[in-house]
Amino acid sequence: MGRAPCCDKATVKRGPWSPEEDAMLKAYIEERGTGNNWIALPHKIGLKRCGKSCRLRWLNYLRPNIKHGDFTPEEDSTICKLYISIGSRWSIIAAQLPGRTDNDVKNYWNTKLKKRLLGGRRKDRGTGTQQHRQGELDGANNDGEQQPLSASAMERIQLCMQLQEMQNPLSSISNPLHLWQPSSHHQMAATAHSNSNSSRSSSFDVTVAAEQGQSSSLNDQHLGGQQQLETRATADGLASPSSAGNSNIVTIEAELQELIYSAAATTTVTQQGDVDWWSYDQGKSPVNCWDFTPETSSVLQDYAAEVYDM
DNA sequence: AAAGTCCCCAACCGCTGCATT
DNA sequence: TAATGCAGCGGTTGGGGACTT
Repeated sequence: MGRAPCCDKATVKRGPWSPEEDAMLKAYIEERGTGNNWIALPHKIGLKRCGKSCRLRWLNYLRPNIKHGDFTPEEDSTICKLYISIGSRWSIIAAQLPGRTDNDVKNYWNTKLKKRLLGGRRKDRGTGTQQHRQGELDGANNDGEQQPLSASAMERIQLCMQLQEMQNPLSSISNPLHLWQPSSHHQMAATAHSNSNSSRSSSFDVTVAAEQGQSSSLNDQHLGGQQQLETRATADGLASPSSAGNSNIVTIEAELQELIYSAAATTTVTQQGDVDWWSYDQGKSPVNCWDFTPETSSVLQDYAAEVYDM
């Protein structure tokens, strides 16, 4: 039996909210709260709206202390760094930006920030068709031996390079990102803890480890150790090495993922709630997500040079 | 001034995880 | 344990304003 729809789509109103509807919803919630039941809320208020729509309207627009308008450079920096670290987990990213909603952050990233940072497009290198080239990049075969690099993973790799370049004072001169300085507030727990051992670090330490930590709390029974790490990394679009590949890109991917796995295996991040999102298990190696070791940096540089015009 | 195109963002859609029964 | 219902999340869409031709 399928799930019953949350509302009757034939009778609920859709589309933009009127000022009157906003006022009714705002007044009711401010006086009585949501009652932890969004589905029932519109009926109580007398709104012909779906409960989900009410919830979205309240959270993204009517809720107190919502910040509208331009994002600050500090907010830009935070979004960028967190996107590299954890990907498109907009609710977590937004939680680090007081007054911003996940929808806001998502829209801002997709429409402005991403274009500003990743504005350059991969060019057709002229050897073969673009489709062929894309197929090579994606590991496009049907034997299941190699997973494609997701758009998110590619973006994050490129952003890593941007930040790495930013960290290098010599190269940052020509980089418009040089105005971004790491913000002490937004370096999360990563910079609050110094590296406690000699494990390698890369942005992906936090990426994979964060995902491992979060999924650990949810799925400890299902997967464990390296198997889980590999599952998470592959699901995120980070390719497993292909035994059949001969191209440089495959070699670089293999090197990159080896770095990712070796670092992730020694690092854990756990999610502990709104105030302290990130804390590290004792005995593990916290890392700064933009603190690359020379070998990591070298591999990333090679990779980016291969894939992008960098 | 009109038509076409681009861009932004509010809102919707569908999925997932959790709580409850 | 399975079924159900809900909140929450990320991806996507489409209306409309801004910009270009």
